[in-house]
Amino acid sequence: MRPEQPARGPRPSFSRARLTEAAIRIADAEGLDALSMRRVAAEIGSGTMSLYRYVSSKDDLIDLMSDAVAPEFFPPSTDVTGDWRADVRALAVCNRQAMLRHPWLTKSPATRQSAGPNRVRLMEDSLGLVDGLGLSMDAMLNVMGAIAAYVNGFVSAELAEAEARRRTGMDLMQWMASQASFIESLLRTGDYPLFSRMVTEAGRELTDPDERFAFGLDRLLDGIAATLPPAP
Amino acid sequence: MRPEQPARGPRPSFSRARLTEAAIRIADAEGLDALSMRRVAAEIGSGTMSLYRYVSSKDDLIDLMSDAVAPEFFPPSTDVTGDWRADVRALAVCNRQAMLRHPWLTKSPATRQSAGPNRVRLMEDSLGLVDGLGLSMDAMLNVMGAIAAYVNGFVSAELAEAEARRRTGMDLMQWMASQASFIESLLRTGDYPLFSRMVTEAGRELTDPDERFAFGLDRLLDGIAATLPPAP
DNA sequence: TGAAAACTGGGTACAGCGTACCCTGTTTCC
DNA sequence: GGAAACAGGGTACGCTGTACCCAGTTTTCA
Repeated sequence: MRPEQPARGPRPSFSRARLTEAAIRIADAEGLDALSMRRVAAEIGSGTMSLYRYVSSKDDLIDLMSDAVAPEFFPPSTDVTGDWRADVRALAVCNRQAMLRHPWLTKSPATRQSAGPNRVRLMEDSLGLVDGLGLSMDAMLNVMGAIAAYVNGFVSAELAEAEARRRTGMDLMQWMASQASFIESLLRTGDYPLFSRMVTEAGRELTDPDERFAFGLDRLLDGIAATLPPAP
Repeated sequence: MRPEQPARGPRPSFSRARLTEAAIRIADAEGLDALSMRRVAAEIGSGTMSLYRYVSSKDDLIDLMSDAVAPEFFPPSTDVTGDWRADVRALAVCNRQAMLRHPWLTKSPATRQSAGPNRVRLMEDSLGLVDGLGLSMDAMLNVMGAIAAYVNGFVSAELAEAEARRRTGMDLMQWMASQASFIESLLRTGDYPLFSRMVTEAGRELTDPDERFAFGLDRLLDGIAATLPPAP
């Protein structure tokens, strides 16, 4: 499976890229659980084991998938203004949207971060947004790492809720209603005043995921901005 | 599998709690991939299918596991001072440590958040840390949600790196050295100045995970504190 | 005091998974 | 033309979750 272009022998019928594309299509539409080698083979019309001429393992395939979608994580150049805060914010928003488009990314087996060239490019461009602010490289990595951690954590929770909704066919409120007797028995004990308030009061404001995402992101940016060395 | 105490028939040989405990032990030590129903059955010395008298599915078991470790997520009462900022910070630190103790939590299949009684208790107590600050319930949920997102995202990245290190047997620097020829070919293009700086400069300061965690956490707390209504 | 009901543990079996291994056919080089 | 290097793909193995069934045990009721 090794070389991209074999020196001898028949021309390969497929390509790593085509295989990766098919795998992404399946994972996007049906989730990572539905992604199997047999399924990918069926999708591109090859034998199952033939895939191993192109990738060395399923994990390798997932690495390729991750790298393939990496370009979606950087906002279009028209959105990059040169103002670090606006740009980092746009990056975070763009990252969230890309992760929502490819929910399997949050559950993909942990591999080394900067696996492929696209990810290196993404890291380069992302770091570029906070370059020239008088930060050391470690400080820059800390800033971008904190942003990435928040975005990742938020989207993971968002996707977990979406998946639960899909699986049970109920949204949070419907699910709570179905658990009413259990919840009410808790409330009657009087030991859960805040949980009780949550059940009755939550959802009056800021229920839009976009706004909830923005809240934490802007607080984090506020905090980062306050520690930045003064602009020259 | 339904009732905890059967009305008729023989006394159950095990208990849901014992089963859950065994499963947690396996998952802590060998990861979620090593957790199979057959493995759990072998651990407690029962037949595989007997487990289904106690849990309705493997996902159900994982739900029980999550709920069982929930108490570890709240700091001991001696650490709760009444100062919201110190307390939320202690909660975040405690959450991180608990997640590091149980790495499978970050990959456990997405189920409804507040599944069991321990998780409800945790939510109640966590919300209690930001009660009385003049925040609406939705604002409180936003604050705690942002903190949880950051902690979750940070620990996920931390565990992913740890797992990659364990799998390849190399830490980040060793791995980079092994990829040296690829990396150097990138650097020679001159298109990756910041990535290049990262390779040469990173790690001079703040490489301690605890400090990196604290950096983002404190920035987030800074930002949140700034939006809080003035204390009475 | 049986008989029936409700439960227990556990074995068998099935569909699906990743992938090691092997065979056959095609292309290219010497 | 022979050999080497490759292509595609079939078979098979050990693993997974779990549906289903059966035999044994305890309790309840006539």
